[in-house]
Amino acid sequence: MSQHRPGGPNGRSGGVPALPDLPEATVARLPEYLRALHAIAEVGSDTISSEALATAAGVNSAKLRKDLSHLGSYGTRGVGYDVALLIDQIEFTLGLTQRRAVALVGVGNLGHALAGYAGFASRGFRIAALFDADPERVGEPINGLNVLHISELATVAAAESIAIGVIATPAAAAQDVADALVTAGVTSILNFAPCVLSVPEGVDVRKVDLAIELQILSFHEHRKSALTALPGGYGSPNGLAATGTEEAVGT
Amino acid sequence: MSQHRPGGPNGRSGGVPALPDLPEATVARLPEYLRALHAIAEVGSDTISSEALATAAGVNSAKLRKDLSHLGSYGTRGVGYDVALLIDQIEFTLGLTQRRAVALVGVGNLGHALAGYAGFASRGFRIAALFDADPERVGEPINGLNVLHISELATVAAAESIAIGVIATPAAAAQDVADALVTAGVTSILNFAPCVLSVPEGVDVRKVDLAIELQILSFHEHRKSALTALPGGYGSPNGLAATGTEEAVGT
DNA sequence: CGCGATTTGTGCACGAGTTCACAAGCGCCT
DNA sequence: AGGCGCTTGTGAACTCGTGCACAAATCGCG
Repeated sequence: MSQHRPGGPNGRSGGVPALPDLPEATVARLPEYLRALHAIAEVGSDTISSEALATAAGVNSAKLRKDLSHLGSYGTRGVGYDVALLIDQIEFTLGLTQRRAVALVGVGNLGHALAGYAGFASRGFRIAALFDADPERVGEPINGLNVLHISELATVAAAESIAIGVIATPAAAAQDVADALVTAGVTSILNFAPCVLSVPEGVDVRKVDLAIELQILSFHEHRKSALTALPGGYGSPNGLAATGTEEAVGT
Repeated sequence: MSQHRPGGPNGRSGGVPALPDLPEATVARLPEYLRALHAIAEVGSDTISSEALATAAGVNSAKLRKDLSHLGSYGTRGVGYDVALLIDQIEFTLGLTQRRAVALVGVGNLGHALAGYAGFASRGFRIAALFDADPERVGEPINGLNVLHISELATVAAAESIAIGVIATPAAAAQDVADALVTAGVTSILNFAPCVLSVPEGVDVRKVDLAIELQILSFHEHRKSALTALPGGYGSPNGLAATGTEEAVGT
């Protein structure tokens, strides 16, 4: 998706830690592997096979091995992967060796929940500041943090060196907030508002739309009932649901 | 991802409404198009070009046209798409002509917010029941609905004909809840718990992991700072950030 | 010390998804 | 009526991701 080999097929020469140019699909799965590894480490295993880790992460083992091979060779043939080493390696790759500060904008229904979500803290993030445009909400303490007015965003972001912002405002306000975040130096945005954001090049945006997820499920429901509800109906002649392999939709 | 052509390249014969066997990637984008269309309809336009709709939905126009072409030919060359017609068509495809009942399990931090999320209601869903395992919480009214104990899941799900379940419990409880949902007849699950669910064939699962989204952003942050912070550093020899094309991560 | 059991890392083929580029179709204007 | 400009729908090339299957590597044991 961005930075590129200048000339050759892989333009490194000195190559020390050597940013390995991971496929985006792999990057999206690394956090899942990391979570599975932490769970395994807690149980106490020192090493784990690709097969076992793959099951724990909900993928097949070939994919997992290929993903991990992009990070380098951290497994031992005949044995498996060293759990602790692999955790370190993935955390380094994801940039989780430092605890990253996050700004959360919009302390409404959803924002309130996000501010209290323990999963952020336990997985490498620190919610460093809460913002809202509503003066009524400014000053309100949430989870040990006072809500600030959005006008303070730039100053606070600089002081706390915040590079990641989360938008949990209504859709109508989201673009303005995004602009403010970018101005404040934020270069990664997680957007929960149901709308498309336009940001300058160099800023990454990921979108999570809760209703969309349900709508996708709805599609599959619709499809299922069309297939089963009509006994000798149209569609596929045989009543067998005929999957054979895995079910479950990918993320 | 599942049901399949028995023999021929496209095993229809009678083909009445003719389930068109959409690519999964297309399905995932349809809700976004739908949202954009509703916004456009509100402004008052009767028709819209693929170019304009694509911009509103954050994709390029070729992709949008190909996606829509899978539903059938609902555009007029030289003019564009009829907004109202297209809305109907996408809503039908997604199975949103009926308002779908959803069960929400886990009324903690996040579940509470989801129960009050207006976006569900406005986009075709009705939260029909709230469940929790904690007796303390049972009876608590949230948004006009009383929290029920999870043991009542089966009865209520049947009575309300609930086919979609949302899991917003801690990870430790999620698998048990999923099993209970499946037993209660639920065939689509939206999982907010950070863990892999195993479900029988025929049940769809989609996962939303808030921390994972941040971790993916963290990766890109890490990459960015490695490229810019080190002037003539290690890694790639030339300091040029060299993007050139689009930025912004896909969902 | 060598052999077999085990598991990683990867070359290759395949399939899904994306993008380009253009022919076909439609409305409008003259 | 005819031509022109605009926009859709789609064939074809291409990129990206996946999965199989196997060679290479390591450990343990006789």
